[in-house]
Formats: sequence, C-alpha cells, structure tokens
Amino acid sequence: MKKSDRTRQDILDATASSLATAGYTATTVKSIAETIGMQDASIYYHFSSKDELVGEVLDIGTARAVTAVDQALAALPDEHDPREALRVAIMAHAEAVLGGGDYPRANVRTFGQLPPDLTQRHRQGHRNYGRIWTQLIDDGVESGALRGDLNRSVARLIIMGALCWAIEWFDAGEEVSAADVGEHVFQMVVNGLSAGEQESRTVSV
Amino acid sequence: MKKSDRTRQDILDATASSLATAGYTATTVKSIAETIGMQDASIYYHFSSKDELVGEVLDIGTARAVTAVDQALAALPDEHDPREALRVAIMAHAEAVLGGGDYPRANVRTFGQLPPDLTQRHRQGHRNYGRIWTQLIDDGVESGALRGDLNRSVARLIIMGALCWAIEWFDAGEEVSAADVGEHVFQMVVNGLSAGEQESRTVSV
DNA sequence: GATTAAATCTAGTACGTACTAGAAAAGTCA
DNA sequence: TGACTTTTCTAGTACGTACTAGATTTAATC
Repeated sequence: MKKSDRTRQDILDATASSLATAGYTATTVKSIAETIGMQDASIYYHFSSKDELVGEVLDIGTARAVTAVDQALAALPDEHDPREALRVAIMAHAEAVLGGGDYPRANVRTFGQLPPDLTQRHRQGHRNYGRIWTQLIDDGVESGALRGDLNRSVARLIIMGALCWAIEWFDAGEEVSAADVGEHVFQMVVNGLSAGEQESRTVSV
Repeated sequence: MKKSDRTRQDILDATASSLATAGYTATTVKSIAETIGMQDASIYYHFSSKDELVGEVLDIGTARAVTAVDQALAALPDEHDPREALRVAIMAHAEAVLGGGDYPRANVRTFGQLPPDLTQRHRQGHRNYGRIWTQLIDDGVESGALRGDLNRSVARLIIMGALCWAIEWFDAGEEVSAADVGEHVFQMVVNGLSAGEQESRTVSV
C-alpha cells in the first residue's frame, strides 16, 4: 500500500515535469519510466493508459491554479477595489503557472497539444476557472471601476493569453520573476501602457 | 516544370492548413497527401523531409506577418502618435494571424510544439519580428507617449501573448472578428481596462 | 507517333510508440 | 522461515510514423 502510493506519486511528478518542459508528444511512457528508474511496462501497474496518467496530472494542475487564485481572493478585505481583486488574481495565477510547481505549468504548456479525448475531459475544468475571471471582470464593470465598453469575454481571454503565453518565454533563472510578470500584466491590462493624457479615450477628469 | 510548381504549392497549402488547425504532431505526411489526393511517398519527390516542408511553411508564415505589419506601418503619415503606430501594428498582426491565411496561423499554432531543429531554424525569424515591436515600444517611451517605468521586453512579450493566445480560442465563424480582437488588445494594453481616475498610478492631470 | 523526362505509385524498411502477458523479484505477515 | 501479496521486470505484440527503391504512368519534345 505505502510503496504503491509513493511510486505512483513519483510517476505523477515525473509526468508533470516532462509535460511542463517538453510537451505532450515528447512525454513518452518510456521517458517517464526512465526518469524514475523503472521499466515502461511497470507504469501500467499504476495507471491504465498514458492519457489517464496525463489526465490526472492536468486535473491536479487546474485544481492547484483554482486554489491559488481562490485563496488569494479570500485573503482580501471585505471592502476592496475590484481592480485590487483583479491584481491579486493575476499575481496568484502568475505565481502558480510560472513560479509554482510543474502541475499548473503542464496544463498551460500542453494546451492545444492534447488529443481530443483529453481536451474534452478538461473542458469543464477550464470553464470553471474561466468563471472566476468572468466574475472579477463583471464585478469591476458593475461597480464602475472598469470600463464597460469592451466585450468582457474577449477581455478575459486577453488577460489569460497575456499570462499563459508567458510560459513560452519565461525563464525562471533570469532576472525577471514570476511576480514581475504578474505586475506587468496588471499594469498593462488594467492601467494601460499609455502615459499622460489619453486622447483616444474619454477620461473622466 | 509547371505541374511540379502547382502540386508543390498544393502540398504547402495543405500543410499550412493542417498545421494551423491540428498542430505539428497531428500533421502527418500521409494526411497531407490524402487531402490533395496523393500517396504519401509522392510528397518526397517535392520535399526531402517532413521538417523541411514544415520549415518552408513556417518561413512563409513569418514573412507574411512581417510584411503585413511593415506595410501597415508604412501607410502611416510621417508625423504620427507612437500609440497609433502600436495600434496599427496590433491590428495588422491580428488580421494576419486570425483573419488571414493559414501560414501565419501555422506559425503561432505550432509554437512550442516543434522539434528542436525547427525551433532553432526559426529563432532568427522570430527575433526579427520581435525587433519591429521593440522599436515601436522604444519610440513610444522615448517620445513620452508610453510610460517608461515598465520593462520594455516584458511589455512586448505580453502584447505578443495577448495576440498569439487568441488563436487558441478565436473562432472565425463567431460574432467577434479579428479586428475586434485587435481593437480589444490595443484598448486594454495601451489605454487600460480601468475606468475613470486611476488611483494605483500617477496620472498627469 | 516515338523518345525522353517528369511525376506518381506500389511495396516495402526501420523505428518509435503505447500497451500486454506472464515470469520473477520484493515486500508482508503468520 | 514460509506462504502469500504486491510490485517490477522480461519479452513480446500491434500499429503508426517518416522515409526509400524501383516500377509505372503521365506529360513534354522532337
């Protein structure tokens, strides 16, 4: 019992790491087995198929991302600026996906690479995650803190894109930290890159 | 001579289409051959390997994206707001990758899925494309139109991310157009999602 | 129309993949 | 220790992949 659980965890960890760095196709059952010093056939004692193993890793990844954002939002004071909520969520996401472990990274990295079955399997999880962000934007617009002249769904997806694409270029070893990326995304997406008075937009002065 | 060029073009088109929608791994030599009514072996009369074929498609894709942005910028009046230049570039990129043909789409779609050789091969092309955007941001900051307190490299990559990630969710059939996406990215990234006075930032009023 | 060149096909090879069956080893507990 | 269970390994299958060699057909040229 004990032994099985431990190696099962090792398999999950190795898979998450490989998915996060190499992607879905390059993550082979054999390569996973090698990194933990096993034969590839032994994996099938713990998981019935590669895709079930990958699916479990991705489940853990979404769960961790959701938890990270939820906890960050829960830590806010009862009365808060909706922009601050957006900031906190962006920071939590950035930390989870860039600074955090391999599981959330595996999720973002393999997005668009998965076979249809796995994509279908995680559709609901992604929808749930998206709902958190939709709520944040809705709150902001309805309170008047965020502008209401933009399509909220598109706005949400643009924020997710700015954050998720960072996984393609972010290098944990470099001088830019995960928090830096989050801060930049917030500043650009909420406050804007523009300086001084903004002519192409009506500002209530 | 004539015949060869035409089928060669058919192969490139079919490959671009498959890459843009299915990704690198799902794009097999056999599937390409099938869509144009050939045997897979016949492909090798025109291209020496799958990766050479894919590489050529990606070359065309980057060239078209660069051309689209360059032409849009060239059409600007000599004296223009650097923000307008950024806007024009964003719109051109959005049109090329979302509204345009399969070639630029193939580029973005397969980003992060390619084998090392192909990634290496296109590194220079991506760098050149990035340089256009770096220049736009530099111009904006130095003229005072854009704020200078953010890391320009990170800012550039965030804009690219917001645009590139759209390929994952954008549906050409839906009511949101490529131009809509471009407009939203510009509004959010340059003007910001925030409404009214912005407390978390110093605005020169 | 015959000859030559260009283009495609048929039929295969070699290899990597996920996955299976049953033997062997390692661990568990009386 | 010995009987039993759990875990891992050895040795394989079946299949899809990129790719090759040589025959065959299609097109162009004199």
